[in-house]
Amino acid sequence: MRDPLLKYPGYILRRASTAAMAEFASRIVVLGLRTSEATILQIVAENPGISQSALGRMLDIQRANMTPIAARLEARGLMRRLPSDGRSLGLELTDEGHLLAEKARAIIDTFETDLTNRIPAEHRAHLMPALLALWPSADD
Amino acid sequence: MRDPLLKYPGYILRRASTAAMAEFASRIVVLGLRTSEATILQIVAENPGISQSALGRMLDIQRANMTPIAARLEARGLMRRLPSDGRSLGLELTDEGHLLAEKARAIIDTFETDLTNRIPAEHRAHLMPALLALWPSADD
DNA sequence: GTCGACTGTTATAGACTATAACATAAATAG
DNA sequence: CTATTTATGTTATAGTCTATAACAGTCGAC
Repeated sequence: MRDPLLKYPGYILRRASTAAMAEFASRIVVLGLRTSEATILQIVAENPGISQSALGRMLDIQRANMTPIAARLEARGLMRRLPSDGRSLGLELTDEGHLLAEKARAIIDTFETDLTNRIPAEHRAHLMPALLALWPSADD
Repeated sequence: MRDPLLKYPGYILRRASTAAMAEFASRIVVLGLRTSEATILQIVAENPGISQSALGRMLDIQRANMTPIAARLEARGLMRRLPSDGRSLGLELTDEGHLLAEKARAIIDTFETDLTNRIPAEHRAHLMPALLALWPSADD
């Protein structure tokens, strides 16, 4: 019962991430939110008026997959989609959306604190820069 | 266009992991393998006779989801499923399975090396122990 | 003003996960 | 030994997330 992949950082990254994501999903679901929805609420709260496309680019969610997510959040009364451009939709949270975003943020904060506390102190400061180096995001 | 979650390790973990997984998937697909299949070939190669259930427990794949995966690998002639127990199926690779597992291993090795090289040297040694602390696996 | 690029949408397919129910076999308790 | 509990593999099903193609409408560059 030996796992020959345990020495590989990419494999451990995948296993650790799926475990952490599952734990977070089980915490955020009490607000009736999925992980992606909770993330979107945070980003739209911080960037009112952002377009669906721009939001999708930030989160690596394609336009085609963004549509039903945004429509669902709007249908729940959490978000408005205002034509800004003729073709673009500017997103902004409703009052109810802001309220739920704050509750979600509290859950995120607690989760992230719990996560950080599990990391041995001597490694803690290294995790973020190491992961950022693996994530070819805004900087490419 | 600001991402208020960028300071959270759990969020970065998720983003980095999905990006890395997508890259790996695109590399391993040239062998006609999915990520989970490549992993299974490695584990069965190292643990001949392991049961489907035990394999699933190692990989956090449920019995019900293991069945079609194992059946597919068997149908491709990569793996045998031999009744060991009356209820259990012992897994082992065919010759062709071993060959493909070796090719997959080469891709894994290259991928993991590439990944490691992206991490700034001063953080490199810290990633693995930090991730292992986040992954409540065999040790719980 | 035309052409190419961008936005949002619909439809569809694939991969992965989660749950329940079932038949069978093994292990345990008494 | 028998009866109950546990384990294994299977089927069926649903939900989530992702990926691609095609379309209509709009914007920008030239």
